Amino acid sequence: MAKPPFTNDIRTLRFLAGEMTQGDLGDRVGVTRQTIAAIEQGKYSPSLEVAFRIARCFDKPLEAVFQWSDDAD
Amino acid sequence: MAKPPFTNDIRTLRFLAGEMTQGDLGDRVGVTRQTIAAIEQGKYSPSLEVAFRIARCFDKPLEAVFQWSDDAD
DNA sequence: ACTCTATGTCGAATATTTTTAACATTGAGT
DNA sequence: ACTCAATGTTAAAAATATTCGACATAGAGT
Repeated sequence: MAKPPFTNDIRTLRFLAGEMTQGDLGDRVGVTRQTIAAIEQGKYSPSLEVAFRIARCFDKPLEAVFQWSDDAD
Repeated sequence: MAKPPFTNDIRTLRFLAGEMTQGDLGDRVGVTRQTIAAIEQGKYSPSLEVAFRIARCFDKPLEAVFQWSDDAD
């Protein structure tokens, strides 16, 4: 289960969005708090659908939440 | 296996990118041609990593390739 | 010290994506 | 008519994401 080649700003965005907890975000996205925790820590690559839903919770474009960071192509 | 709440322009982008075939794109992305075909037809929601790699093949931001289209939320 | 909430983590179960191999169709070129 | 490349499709297996339940820790407030 290799770590994904991108980083994310979920943790920061949660706090900027008024101390939103992992559980809150999970509820709004429709996944569990464990899933949010794992994605936040880059443990795996979420589905595009979940990624979209997270971005929409913050009213941000996808790429404001997830940033590609692979050196290779 | 519900269809994902977004559309994509992969087919168009392939042709704009010089008649790139599903197989070519699959090779560049690192997945099989069947996977490209399934994503192109909206059969399921790819991983964020695959979505990013596809977008990068076309030098486009993710949201130029995949467009959220859910009425709910 | 106690309690609560938020978070980290883990193992096992379930769901979804991706692969592989195979066969069918269509259109272009010869 | 034949061939070949591109695509559609399908079933089964493999890989990966997600859930669920549980337990641990750290910090804030009382």
